[in-house]
Amino acid sequence: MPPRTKHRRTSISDVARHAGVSVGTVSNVLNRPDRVSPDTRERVETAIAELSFVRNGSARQLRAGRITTVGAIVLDISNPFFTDVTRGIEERLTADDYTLMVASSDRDPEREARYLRLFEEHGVRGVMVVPTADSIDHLLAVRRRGIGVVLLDHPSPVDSVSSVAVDDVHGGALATRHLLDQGHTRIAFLNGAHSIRQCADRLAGVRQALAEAGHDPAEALVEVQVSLDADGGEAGTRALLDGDRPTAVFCVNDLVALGALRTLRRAGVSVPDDVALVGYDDVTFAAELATPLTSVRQPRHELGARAADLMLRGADSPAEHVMFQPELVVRESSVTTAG
Amino acid sequence: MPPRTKHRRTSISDVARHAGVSVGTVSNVLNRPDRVSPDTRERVETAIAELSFVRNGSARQLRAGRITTVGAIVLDISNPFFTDVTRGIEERLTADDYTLMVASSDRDPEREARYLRLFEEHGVRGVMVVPTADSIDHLLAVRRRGIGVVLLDHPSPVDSVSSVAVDDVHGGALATRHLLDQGHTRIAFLNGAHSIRQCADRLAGVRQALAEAGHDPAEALVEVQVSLDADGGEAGTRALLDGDRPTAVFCVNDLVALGALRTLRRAGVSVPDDVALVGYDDVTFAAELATPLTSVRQPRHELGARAADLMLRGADSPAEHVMFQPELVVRESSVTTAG
DNA sequence: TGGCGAAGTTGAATCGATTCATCACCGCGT
DNA sequence: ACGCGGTGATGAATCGATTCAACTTCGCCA
Repeated sequence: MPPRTKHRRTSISDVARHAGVSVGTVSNVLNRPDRVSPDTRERVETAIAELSFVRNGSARQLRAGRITTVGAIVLDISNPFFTDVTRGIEERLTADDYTLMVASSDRDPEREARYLRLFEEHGVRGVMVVPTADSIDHLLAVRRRGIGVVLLDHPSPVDSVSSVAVDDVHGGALATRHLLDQGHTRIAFLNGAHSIRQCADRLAGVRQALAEAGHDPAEALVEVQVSLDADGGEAGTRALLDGDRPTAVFCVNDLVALGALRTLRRAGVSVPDDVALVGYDDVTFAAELATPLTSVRQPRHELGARAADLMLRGADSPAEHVMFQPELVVRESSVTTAG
Repeated sequence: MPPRTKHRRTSISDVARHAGVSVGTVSNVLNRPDRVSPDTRERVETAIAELSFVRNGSARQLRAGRITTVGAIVLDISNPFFTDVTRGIEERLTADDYTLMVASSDRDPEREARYLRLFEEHGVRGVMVVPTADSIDHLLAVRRRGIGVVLLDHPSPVDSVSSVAVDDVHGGALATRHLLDQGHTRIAFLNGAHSIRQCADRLAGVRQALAEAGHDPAEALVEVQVSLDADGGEAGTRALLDGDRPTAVFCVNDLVALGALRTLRRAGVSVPDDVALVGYDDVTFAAELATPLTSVRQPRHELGARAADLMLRGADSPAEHVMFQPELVVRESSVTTAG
């Protein structure tokens, strides 16, 4: 065993020499086995095995151009919502023998750009991106260079780029209407930065529902900006408890709601009797929390699958814009028990 | 805008022509800007911008050999345990300007092999793998071809391969001892396939703790094989409820415990009064479940970070074997309240 | 004035797999 | 005996960035 030696990777011509054939033949064995006579093929195959040869993907791709890899850039890979979306993408992709590279932008446009460039340099067929910023100019540029682009969880601002999204305005409105129906008139919204489209849209939905019901958002709504994880939910909730306490809290996602629930319990505030709580995404554990969580459910898996589908369609077919509708799942956390 | 035309990617020589310099100079601007005079550099840079040139990574890598990408293959990317491990890896890696490609084997050796080949073809510097099977011969073969290998969440069977793991035997024993301390004498273990090392080891720990306490595993232990997600936990628990019901259930991970908890509640079985429940991994939501879950905590983040660290050390430094110790976090689900 | 070194620039060779025009060979029909 | 079609095999050209030996300029000092 030569453990440390810097040996050159064995190449196709090493195999050719070992098998006593030409490089062209080896390549044929690799790519079009039927065009090679059975015994030549076997000779080559044993040579490959003996030298434990592995194709150099870079050279392969440099010459052949084509490639069956696509990239996806999501906002936060540790959010179960995106994990499930990713699953959906992957399943659709493997059906066509494509492979997926996933990256998490962590909502940082710079990271998004960095991964975008990495993917492009590696010659991916296309990318599915949850954009971090309003502008998608950089994505249009990518597309102009011949790479497929599908917007993920984001409606397309331009006709020519396909997109798959869920109606977040509607989702925000659904949650708010539900809380209004329960008699709440002062609602807190633990939201993320408005530069994040999902956050801005859900807020718009909240406002819309309030207006419809004849409430003045300036009075009925307390918005608190938090980071989009459980810690953010904790911090935001602590801030609420200090001030003029609202009777209902709507969280922009279930991780935030998890943090909110934790903090409320510790503070001895009963959910839903003292404060009603609604989350967003309906992640796996939402139904099993200390107080089962009312949440807005999105078709995560389908979202990903559909995006992958549009990606694979190729640049020749016209762009499509898919918009899914979310649905409200009511559980204990928002419904005051008899009394 | 030429949307559909199959234009050749602009190459470094296009840039050279446009800027009126040689390809070598363009390459220098890209890789060693200090060796180029300021005004030449600027000419080239504007040419790059004007043509919106993006380096062809395949060609680059083919020639240069070096690359700053490493791969990771985990068992199940939708398990929060592995998401956090991945985070740890990524953070350590970006510190050194490396990038990560993650893949999920879904516990299928064939998928593992497929991604391994993909990574190798793409010329990664190394791979971090949670092996799906006992044998790591295929990984040794990869390493013999000059690619770094670090075993992730798996102690190395051979000295020459670095590994980072958590003591699962100890973890299983911790949970079991705790349940024995609580007075339970018939314990169910919702476990996965024994071919999965983590499952086998945790079972070994359970057995060891039982034996230490003078119990006969054949009597004190009921093992049920389930799939390693919430659905598995549901199915396994239903099976338990039908038969001779044990007084304690230990789940091989928190997702399984989630399913178990859900099923117990639906069946009107009180946790912890009728049945004590212990999970494994101590995921984010464990503390916030209907009944806060006792669980075995693993240093997920550090696990990943340390693995990445060993990976970056390079093949020249000697292999290392890191073994972390898990700790038990006791919550309501396993401690009978006064009475 | 001539020589020397430093700084910049050049362009051909190179990495390894694929492609394709070309060739060798064989069998068969006339 | 000759030609023809078909099957396999060949190997040079190619993809695009990097590398490096060679060359040009230019400043400076003896």
